[in-house]
Amino acid sequence: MSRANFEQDSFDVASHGCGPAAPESDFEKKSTRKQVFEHVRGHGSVARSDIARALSISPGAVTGIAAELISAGLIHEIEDPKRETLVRGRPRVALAVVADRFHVIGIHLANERHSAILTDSIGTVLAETALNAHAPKRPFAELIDEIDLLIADLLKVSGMTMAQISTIGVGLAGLIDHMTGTVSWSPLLAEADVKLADVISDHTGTPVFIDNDANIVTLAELWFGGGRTKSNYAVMTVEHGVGMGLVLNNRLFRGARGMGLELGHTKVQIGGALCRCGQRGCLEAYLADYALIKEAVSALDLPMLGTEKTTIEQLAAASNSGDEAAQAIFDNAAKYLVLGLANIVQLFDPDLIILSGQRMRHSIPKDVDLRRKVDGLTLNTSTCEIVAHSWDGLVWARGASALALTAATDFFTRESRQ
Amino acid sequence: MSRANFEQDSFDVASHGCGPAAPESDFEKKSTRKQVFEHVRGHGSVARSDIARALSISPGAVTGIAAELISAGLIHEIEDPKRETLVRGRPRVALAVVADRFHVIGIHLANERHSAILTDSIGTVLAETALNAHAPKRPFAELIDEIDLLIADLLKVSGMTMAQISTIGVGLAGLIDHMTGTVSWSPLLAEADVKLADVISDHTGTPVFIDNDANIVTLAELWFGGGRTKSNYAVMTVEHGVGMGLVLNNRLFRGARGMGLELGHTKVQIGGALCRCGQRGCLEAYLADYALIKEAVSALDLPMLGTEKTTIEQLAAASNSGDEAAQAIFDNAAKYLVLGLANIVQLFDPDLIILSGQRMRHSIPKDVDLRRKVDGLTLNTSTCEIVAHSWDGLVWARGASALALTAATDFFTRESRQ
DNA sequence: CAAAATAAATTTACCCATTAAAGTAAATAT
DNA sequence: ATATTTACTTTAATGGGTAAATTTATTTTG
Repeated sequence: MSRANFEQDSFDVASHGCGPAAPESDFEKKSTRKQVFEHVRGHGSVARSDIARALSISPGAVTGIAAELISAGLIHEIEDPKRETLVRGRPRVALAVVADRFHVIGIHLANERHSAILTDSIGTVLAETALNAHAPKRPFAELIDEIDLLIADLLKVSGMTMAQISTIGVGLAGLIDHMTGTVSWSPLLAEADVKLADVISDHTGTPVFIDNDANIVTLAELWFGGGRTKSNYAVMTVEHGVGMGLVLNNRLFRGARGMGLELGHTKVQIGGALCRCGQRGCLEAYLADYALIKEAVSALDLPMLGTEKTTIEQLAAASNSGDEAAQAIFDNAAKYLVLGLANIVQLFDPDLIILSGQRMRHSIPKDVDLRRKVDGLTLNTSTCEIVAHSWDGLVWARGASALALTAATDFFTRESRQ
Repeated sequence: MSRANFEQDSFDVASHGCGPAAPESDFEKKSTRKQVFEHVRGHGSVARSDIARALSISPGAVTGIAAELISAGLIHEIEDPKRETLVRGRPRVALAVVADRFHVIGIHLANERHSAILTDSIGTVLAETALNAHAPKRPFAELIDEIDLLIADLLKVSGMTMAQISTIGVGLAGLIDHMTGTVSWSPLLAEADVKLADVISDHTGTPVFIDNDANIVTLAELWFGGGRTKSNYAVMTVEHGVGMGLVLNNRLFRGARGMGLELGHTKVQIGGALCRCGQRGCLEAYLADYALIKEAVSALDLPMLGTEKTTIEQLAAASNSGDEAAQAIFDNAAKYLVLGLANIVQLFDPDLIILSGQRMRHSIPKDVDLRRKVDGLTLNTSTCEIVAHSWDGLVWARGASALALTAATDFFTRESRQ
């Protein structure tokens, strides 16, 4: 333990310098070309003059870059739908991303049901599929077989070939290192430390990018949902487990070393309830579906027949029809939901928290009530909006496709330069 | 194969686009000039060729930029202390920051004792001073008087005038918005929402930058301490309250909107102990000095005579000499310390956590034990180093001076360009 | 000791993304 | 028809950089 007083620590500034010794890293200064492409994609259709204004670059530069992107087949001129004929001057020419320039696949692997979509360059879903999964833990070879089935179905429905797919995005629960494409641990996999991205990539011959399920929900919000217009927001997911995702400055934040944001396993009670991770007092152990079911099974004698999802629905139904035990279970979970939200506010101070998960549909307090309760547990002066968003089952695949689209965009906007 | 109600959420991608709608912001792409200056400062003395290699820019560029910085009086050539005469070739010419190019003042305002230092451009302390403070809450006009005394003393000792001071950095406890220079709330101030930076700046005629005490300790580590060589680390402070600071990518992270990282007020127990913030279950209420003293006063009949600091020292002495009640108090606090550390690891996944605070000197478990206990509460595969660092009382002023140095650097490296 | 080797720093010519400003195009208003 | 307005394009200039030749200062070698 470095127990030292200041004198010892105050090294010779003159010879060793002061201030951060490591450079602030290469913030991969995004090329203007990529900025233009992303602006067009982010707005559907925009005129060159708008791009120049929005990105603070000269109209001349936009002309040049647009020409490059057009010749690379990435964007094209379209009839401007927003055309106002009451305005004089040369009419604006809208630019839009070429929808079928490339295609990607997004896959979500889950305990009970996998899902996958195939989209074009602008995110239009061309095919979707799903596959019931039962094995709780399987060797990765089996998971590859399941992925094969999903991909084969998508290709069949869309009439495409694997060669036409530029990238694949995969989301799954567990401890995932997005940068290295490694699954350190997952409830789906029998093995630990599987280089899943490489494995799938070698198998399919297409670049593969993986991330955990909380991050892909967050990406889904960033690309297609309510997060598109917010710069800083958090997503809290309550499903089988409890997860969170964070967007800072319009960019997914993955923690310092890519393994952070494990909200579900932050401790909210010393020596508290036992979590499936083996530790005690995790937020998840009070809030996640599996925790509620555990309580329900013992308190209500609910038969554990159906899937987790249907059991939760049964419990919600019981609660709504006045069952006090069921209500108590949900009430308690709601307390911990508020606690989780409050901790997110205290630590990250986002503009917005998006609550995601099937359960958000029926069993949480009303929005306004939730906000009031969270305010009662935080001392922030800035206010944070809280909304619940219950997507359908495709969110996950949607988010995974965003992962793939990001990578494909990187590739093609680099590619198009000579 | 399910075609669910995705349609609801899937807006018309073709007309509204997909992907983040807001641009990823101007990552104030740091000018090469500033990068060079900061590299020189961060390394004490470096040759031009080293700068070129370190920053991946051409030697020619370094020559030009160095010439500009030299003519602006910011850096100069010095006799290279690292000169190896056994190497042939033209000898390297070391560059170093000109120590007396500008001067800054760093001030820490605290409950019991203010402190302040005056440093030169390379952070050498030219004068230090302190002032006992007693009023728990005072109107800001009184605080200005106290600041005046501190500054007057620094100027007298160093023989400088206010006109020679480029910037002033101020750190104090409370909810501080660094960007706007506003103190939303502070235990030192009677008023809320004081634009303290502006007030002091108007009063002194010098630009003033403020931040909360956890952030300035973190800056002290980044500029002068163990954080200099780490890119991602957290600092947890346990003093009167509990705070934390976070450095991501060699840069102080202040939360999405500048008010986050309130670790002390994250909830760790529903309906738990009452915190001074008025809410229940805050980490602080189990771990901070004031919380321990509250327990000590009722359990040990400790007379609450001296300062908080001396009371804690009495308690530690009692614990060390076998007093079971005192030991129980520290043991319980240690549990919550571990919990706080575990939650930091789960959420931020830093390389390193630096524990800061007087108490770290005597009353926490040994390092190795602490690490083991934190590991027992986290599921991360990556390991996070944990060290305790008990600076002397100047840390705070040191960190405040780093705040001032950052601002002065910004100013002068911009200034120097024609 | 002169010449060769080596390394640091500088100079030079060039590159390239971008801008400013002039020029062109296509519409509406008068 | 002509003026006006706005969108887009073209052009020359610029500024921040690079690559490579050159100069400088030193050590090693014959």
